[in-house]
Amino acid sequence: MTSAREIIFRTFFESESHLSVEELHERVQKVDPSIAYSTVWRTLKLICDVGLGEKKYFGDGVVRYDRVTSSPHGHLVCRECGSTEEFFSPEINRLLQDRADESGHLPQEFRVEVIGLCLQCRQGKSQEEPQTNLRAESTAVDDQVIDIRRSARGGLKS
Amino acid sequence: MTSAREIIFRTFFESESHLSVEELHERVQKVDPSIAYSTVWRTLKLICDVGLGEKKYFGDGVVRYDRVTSSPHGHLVCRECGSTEEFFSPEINRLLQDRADESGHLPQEFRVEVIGLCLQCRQGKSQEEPQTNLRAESTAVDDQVIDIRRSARGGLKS
DNA sequence: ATTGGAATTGAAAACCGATTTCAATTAGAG
DNA sequence: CTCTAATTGAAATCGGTTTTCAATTCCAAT
Ligand SMILES: [Mn+2]
Ligand SMILES: [Mn+2]
Ligand SMILES: [Zn+2]
Ligand SMILES: [Zn+2]
Repeated sequence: MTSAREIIFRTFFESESHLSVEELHERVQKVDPSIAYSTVWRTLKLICDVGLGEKKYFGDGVVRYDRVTSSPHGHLVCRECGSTEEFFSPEINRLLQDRADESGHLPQEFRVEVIGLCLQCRQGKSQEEPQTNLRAESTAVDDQVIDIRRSARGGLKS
Repeated sequence: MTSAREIIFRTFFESESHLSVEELHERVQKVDPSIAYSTVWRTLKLICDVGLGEKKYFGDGVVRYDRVTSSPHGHLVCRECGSTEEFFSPEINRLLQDRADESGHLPQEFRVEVIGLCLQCRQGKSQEEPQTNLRAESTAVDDQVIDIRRSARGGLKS
């Protein structure tokens, strides 16, 4: 146990969750500016290896680390501002467990994320950003090929 | 509509889902070896932009692409062999929608993954790979710090 | 308190998939 | 057929992640 680890542990467990390596490194440096990014990365790996942390991929290209301080939970993630809200649903956990059992799958981790816009970020962009119909029925493949040809004409915006 | 796109579209929509850019590129090259990786990547982006595909992050560091041919669904992912099994649960979708509403969150995408070991991969490594207790209650932070100090002594194996 | 080997660290380089750049090619409207 | 805009292949770039390695620190045994 070194002083660097002491600081990194404390900072990690006392911060809100879902920090990236860089974000945690920033906070750690406020306590001891000499601590390197790679040490933070390695310590985070250690924390995960011993089962006290878990990598999270929210899809913004950055790995985030969640404390494993509580029962499995889901996240409401905002595409716009990156904020995350945690929620707990034993109901969902039970359904997932049951479904895994059904296939003989041994679950080690649940990932439940709702990606979209938080309440704040919805204000101002209500009309042009219509909600995906998440309960939609399937579409035939051939229709899709036709669709995409039509859509493609609009061009690829970078 | 170019011949490259024609081939990439067909190959994508006729393949099983969850292919990475590289995997799709391999298959596309069997039809026309002159098609470049970057074109496959761009076409996949196009497919997502028009709403017929969706990026997936199963946690192995590679982006995969899922067809949006059906209602939102979850995945049983195997850490060992990388296989994925899809499952549909209107029940879970409804719970997620309700939870999002509760926070004023506008959902655009649901991600529901169960990461673990598939039936095949469980054979042979049953004892040493104990199931995480996914219904566990929370642990106090101070206990964890003690825990990790003890665990850390074992060393970081990498 | 000293010491010697093992573990850890900081800095920098390597890695690697994702994304962009750009000159050449191709599609397709007129 | 001609012209222009869109698309392409190849290569470069980007940015976060992971590894490397010499120097430093830890700590258990003297
Ligand atoms: Mn969380
Ligand atoms: Mn799928
Ligand atoms: Zn937001
Ligand atoms: Zn497997």
